[in-house]
Amino acid sequence: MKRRKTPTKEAVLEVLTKAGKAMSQDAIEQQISIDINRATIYRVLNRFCDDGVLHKIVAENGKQYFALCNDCEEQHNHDHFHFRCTQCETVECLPVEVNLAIPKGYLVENMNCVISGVCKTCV
Amino acid sequence: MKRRKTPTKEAVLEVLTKAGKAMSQDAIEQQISIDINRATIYRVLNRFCDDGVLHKIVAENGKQYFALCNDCEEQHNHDHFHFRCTQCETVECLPVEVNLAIPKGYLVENMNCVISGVCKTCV
DNA sequence: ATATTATTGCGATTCTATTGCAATAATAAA
DNA sequence: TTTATTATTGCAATAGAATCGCAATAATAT
Ligand SMILES: [Mn+2]
Ligand SMILES: [Mn+2]
Ligand SMILES: [Zn+2]
Ligand SMILES: [Zn+2]
Repeated sequence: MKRRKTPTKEAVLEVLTKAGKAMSQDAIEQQISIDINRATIYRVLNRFCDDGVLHKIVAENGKQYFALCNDCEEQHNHDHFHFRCTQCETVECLPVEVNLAIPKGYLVENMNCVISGVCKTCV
Repeated sequence: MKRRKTPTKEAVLEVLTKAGKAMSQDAIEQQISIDINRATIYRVLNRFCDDGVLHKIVAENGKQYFALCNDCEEQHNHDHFHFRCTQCETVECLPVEVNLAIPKGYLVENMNCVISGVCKTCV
């Protein structure tokens, strides 16, 4: 199934690029001028994740946030921490790698590390 | 509001102690012989979290898991990683501390670090 | 034994995210 | 350009997790 170029995809990507941080579906929808269905946005976001364009972060509030990938063409590689500000509700990718000594016998597939608190701006 | 000793609280704590790992509400409910309402279990779990008896982990599936605290009497202190097995759906506390260099100006309140993959048993 | 109020059960509700299906539109083929 | 193919979308329904309001219950103090 080849991907097609659509206004929705362009709009979503533009919003995320300009924001420079991770965003939730509803935050993205608010930033798009044209009306796009919620389900469509979710589908676009999930497709981007499948294609290595975006990556998904699940915060402690159980919500999903989406952010641009840096070097994830073939395989996702997100061994970095994220920060969620409880004041401005912002989620950002921190330039800090996650490196831990995983106990023997465990097979790692994914990482979801979110630190929460008050961000630099809100402090 | 002083806490009272109830069968529900005892049952929940017993299940979590015997399991020796983190559990979700529905998993806990299944392990309790007597019938306890879902909302009640959630309230008991959240109260335990408030009291520093349990701590809550939110996995990438958006679900909440609860595990016994080790040394969290006055203040929660959960700077350790967790592992969620995608095969047996188990969530466990890893004896591996999270230590990262947080960028200047950020105020850390909580950590939620979950590694997912296949656990030692399922590999 | 009685009073106080923390705890519980139940149903309703909130919130996030996904899914089925028909309609639409992007792209390829003629 | 016209036609065919099928990825994408809109809409409403659905799923799933967790919380909330309120009356009833029961643990603890008096
Ligand atoms: Mn990231
Ligand atoms: Mn833990
Ligand atoms: Zn902030
Ligand atoms: Zn396992």
